[in-house]
Amino acid sequence: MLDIRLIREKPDWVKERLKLRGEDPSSIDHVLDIDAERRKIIADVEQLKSERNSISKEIGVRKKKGESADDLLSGMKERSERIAELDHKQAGVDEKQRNCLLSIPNIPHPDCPEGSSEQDNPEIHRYSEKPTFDHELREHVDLLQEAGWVDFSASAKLSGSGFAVFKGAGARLQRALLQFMLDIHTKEHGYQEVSPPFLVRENVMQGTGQLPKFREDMYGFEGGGLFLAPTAEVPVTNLYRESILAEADLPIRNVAYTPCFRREAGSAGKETRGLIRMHQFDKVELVRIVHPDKSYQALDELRREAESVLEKLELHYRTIELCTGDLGFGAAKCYDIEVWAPGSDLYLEVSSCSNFEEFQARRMQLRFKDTNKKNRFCHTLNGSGTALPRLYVALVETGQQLDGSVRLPKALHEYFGSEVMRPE
RNA sequence: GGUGUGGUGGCUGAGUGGUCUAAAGCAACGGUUUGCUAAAUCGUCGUACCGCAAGGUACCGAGGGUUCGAAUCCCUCCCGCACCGCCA
Repeated sequence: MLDIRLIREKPDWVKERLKLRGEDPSSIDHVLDIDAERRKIIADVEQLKSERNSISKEIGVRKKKGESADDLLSGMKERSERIAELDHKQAGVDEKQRNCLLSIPNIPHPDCPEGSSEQDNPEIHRYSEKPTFDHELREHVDLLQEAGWVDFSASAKLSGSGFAVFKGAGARLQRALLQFMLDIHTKEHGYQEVSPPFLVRENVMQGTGQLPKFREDMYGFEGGGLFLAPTAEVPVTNLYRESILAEADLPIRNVAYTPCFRREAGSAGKETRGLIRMHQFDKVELVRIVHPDKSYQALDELRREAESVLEKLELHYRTIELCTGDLGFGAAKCYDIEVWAPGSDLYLEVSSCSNFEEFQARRMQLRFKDTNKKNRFCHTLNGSGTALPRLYVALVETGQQLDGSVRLPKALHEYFGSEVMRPE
């Protein structure tokens, strides 16, 4: 959420910056209209309240002395009714303004490359090279089904498309990867592991920016008012919502493994085959809550932490920086890490590392007390470290052998319990 | 799910319709003094919004209601705690 004072003071600059990400600037004019109306109401109602308070006080004083206060009572009822009316009106305008602000995206950081689509995202880093093979390559879907590691028809029977049933060594690899990644981040990168609820309240989804704008992408329960979190970012960042931290509490580093639930409506085709785009998938997520002066340094560290997972697994990847037009709703700056899947002939996004600056913190009222005892909003960041199914695809397609087995990188041998995955 | 009980500032905790502009204590911060691992003393000591400012307004779990006036009375809800029931 943007600061209404910033919009009030520099509306043209805000519109200019939002235009770079393809946002219609009329939303800014709209929120300014609401703001003007709101402030007019506040001025009026507070004047009336001030009068009411002082007259009431005088009535109290006179009654205590046993004097009559009838002259003061006249007109008071009317005044109170008028106050109630304006209070009601203000509540409506407040909500209107908040809803409007909640639907305006974050302002891109000045360093963000300008561009209108993913075509304009520059590559900023690349690790190793595409591996070469002396046999024909297969896509993970065929490979996994034939080996008996994943059963897509069973999952279709249970839940429809976009799900998977992992079996035998296929299930064990998944468990090994989760353990492997959590160990890296807790033991080498200093994160505290947390295991949060997967179902969260509506205001929690608002805090990190999924709601109100992306409701149709979420699974939710009308009755209970709870939503299935689409990423651990939601519960883990919101752990600190509505609090004022001490500056000494910063930075906070949390890592969580959770399943993630997304509707992913209307997508199909090569880029969604098999495990690539699912309604339910596992992910290890890194969340940082930091001092505003340190958030860009933290973003670089976070990106390197995510990249290190792929390097330990000996996988080729590239990292791109998102241009203004491709930036996520709440991000001020964002890097995507894409791992190479040779069988599918695709780079797959396995991590998106973002700095939200104050955007989420303002929505969830997450502040810290700085050295001058002033309450300031924290900066929040997150990135996957990493998403499981696509990593799984890259691993299996990279390690595939002619006989249908998969050779695993050294780092996984101990976690998986052997060097090679053999068909069931 | 049932019954009971409670929800007040960073913390403890008073406050039952009218200067509550929320007592007091603790903690914290600043000054003074004596001096040495501290004590005494004075002062400061919540958040947000509106306003150029002076200042004003709101907030005692949340939302409604009664009243000229609500931390205080009424209603609904949420949460904590204790016990009971059910259950992996």
